[in-house]
Amino acid sequence: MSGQTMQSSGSTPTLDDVAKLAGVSTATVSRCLNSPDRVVERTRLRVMKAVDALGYTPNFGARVMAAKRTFTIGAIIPTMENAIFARGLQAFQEELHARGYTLLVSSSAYRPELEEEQIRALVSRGADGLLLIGYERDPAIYQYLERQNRPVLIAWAFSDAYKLTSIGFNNCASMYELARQVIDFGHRKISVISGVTKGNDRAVQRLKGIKDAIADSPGDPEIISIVETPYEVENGGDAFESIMTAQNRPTVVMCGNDVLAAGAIRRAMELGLSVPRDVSITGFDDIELARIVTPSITTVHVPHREMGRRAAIELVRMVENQSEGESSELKSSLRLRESLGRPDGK
Amino acid sequence: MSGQTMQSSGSTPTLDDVAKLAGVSTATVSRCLNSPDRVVERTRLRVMKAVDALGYTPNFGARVMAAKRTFTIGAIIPTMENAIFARGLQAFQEELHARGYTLLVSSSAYRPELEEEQIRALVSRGADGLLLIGYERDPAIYQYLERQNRPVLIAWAFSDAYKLTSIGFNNCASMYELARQVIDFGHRKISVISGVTKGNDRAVQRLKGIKDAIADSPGDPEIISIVETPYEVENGGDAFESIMTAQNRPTVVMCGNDVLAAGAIRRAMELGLSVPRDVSITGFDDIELARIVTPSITTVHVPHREMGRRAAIELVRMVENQSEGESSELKSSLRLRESLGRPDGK
DNA sequence: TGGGTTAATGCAAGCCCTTACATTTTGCAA
DNA sequence: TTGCAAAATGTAAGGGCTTGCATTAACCCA
Repeated sequence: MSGQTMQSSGSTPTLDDVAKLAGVSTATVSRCLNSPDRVVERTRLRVMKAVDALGYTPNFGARVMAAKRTFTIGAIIPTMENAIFARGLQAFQEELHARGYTLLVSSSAYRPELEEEQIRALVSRGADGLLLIGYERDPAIYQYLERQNRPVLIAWAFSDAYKLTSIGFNNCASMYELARQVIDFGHRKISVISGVTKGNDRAVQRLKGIKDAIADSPGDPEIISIVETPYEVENGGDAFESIMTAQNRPTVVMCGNDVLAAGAIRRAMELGLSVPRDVSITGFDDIELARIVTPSITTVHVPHREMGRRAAIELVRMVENQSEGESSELKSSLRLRESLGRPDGK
Repeated sequence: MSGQTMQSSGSTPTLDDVAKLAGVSTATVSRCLNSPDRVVERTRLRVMKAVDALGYTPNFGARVMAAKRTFTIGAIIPTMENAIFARGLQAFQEELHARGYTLLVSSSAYRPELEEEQIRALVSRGADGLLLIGYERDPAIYQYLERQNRPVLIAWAFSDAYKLTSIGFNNCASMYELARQVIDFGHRKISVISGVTKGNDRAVQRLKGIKDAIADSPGDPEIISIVETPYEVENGGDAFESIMTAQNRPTVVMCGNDVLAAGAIRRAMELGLSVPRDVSITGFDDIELARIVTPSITTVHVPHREMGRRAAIELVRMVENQSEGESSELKSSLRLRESLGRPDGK
């Protein structure tokens, strides 16, 4: 038996089988599949017929090995359990799919060390590029990715303070705008339920936005309390309760996101407090939930789908060396709904 | 230059580099990594030191090709945009991770033809096994998977009518139980907002559960209307409105899931209807939303996490040929909350 | 019709692991 | 010590695809 490849029978067809059936070389078959314009129409048709006849599907491992690319993009999000990232990620996925890439998602549960582990796992699985949420993480990780030559795109945040490529919005400025609105409504005593700020630049920026707005506003508004807690409905409720049972009550509770706000609203009802008559509540993100709960939540709308789409487009460009990485900032906007009113009744 | 492999310099290290540095063969290095017990301790230590020194990571493509396995499990869920599958999938992922597998997720948007495409994509990407939601799909797909020798596990449903391996719950029986409860509360005029039943056995079964319960109950309860609509909040609201503006009004609206129920509740408020005083509303799934909205939703609790975990365990066993596929049925349970009351006031 | 250019196709060298089988080393009983 | 079985390690053969380069076919203009 010489070095010839045998006609494989019974098992899954290979490029070779297709080539033989179509009467061309394997190179041509490969080209038909990957760069059809480098092959003459008549040949392509013949090859495709053979592909169909055999039900041929390229072997992923072999392709990865030969092409030195996996056509896989990894994404690590803090959580899959609530809807914060769902919409954006869905758009990200759709756009990747359209470009022939597959998305690999894992979640870090907002824990930096877990995120690091996931990053390494995705890299060793051959992710051609990575989508990460927010900037703040151990510089060693960025170095590692640099050395491994894996492009990274940051989403859900945008800041000039980092030289990383990112597609997102300015958390600080967005929250600033909302806080100005709140103050304009007449609120002077403000409490804040923030997400955990440690290792989370977005939470930090949102908090900063509120503080900046207060510093910039006339009428001496003040923050009378800040509670920091993980982004979970129940925590939002607990924080709200502790704030409202304290001596000095605020007229508005600004929450770090809609999930916390929803928890606060629910708890308000259970405590017999009317929102916004007795106290106003605001959120951030504008997830679907914000429109469902009663009262609906005044919040900052983030263009999730747009962000996901653009992130996919740019990351693929980076992976394919068509771009060095071009950041872009998206605009958020306010959504005034029922949960924000004027202090002291209407 | 002979057939020798050159010391690769500058680029990512390979097995060969590690082998050379440790003074062993590539086979030994491979064994250290994959079956450490087949190697003597002293060697293993030496090899691991070399691995660390070089920062070696196995090349995924090559490994896949040589091992003929990808250690990847694919899952196709109808939607990522709401929380219905999030919790279960998260648990599924965690459990897979613990077993050295990676999860590849895509969503079909409840469209069978898209699901089929996704299945093929996952298979060609080398998914060792697949998790699918519900039973109903073109038999050709099952044949295809059979031929490709990829184990499949069905989740979120359980029925004796199919011989497929599944880990889930009986949608019909679960909804039956809820409907009995509703009837016990005194309701006789029932409307239903069902998910789209075409190609969705779970929606079919839930609807059947209600019908069966009505047939089995004394007091002549009846279904006065059924609206079928995709599982989206807005649709739930629209359906609810059409039901409540009709001549013959129900005293309870049973929804196919919590998302529809939440939409119905929100719309009720907008229409000035009090729930449950004017009309009761029920859901299904017990997603987080069910406890957040006001009034909170009476629903069927599904053990999502448990289902995800068990599915991962069993599917891995199937992939590794330790099991032919063993189904198991999980029990759901009722969650009586505020949205269900007695007809005519209290 | 011939010569030159370009487009289309073929050839064959990797890509980097895993694993069956061959070989060497080790451990232990006699 | 010797001999033998078992354990440890080495050898080398793929595995299926992509792609640089070589070759052949097609085309065009003079």
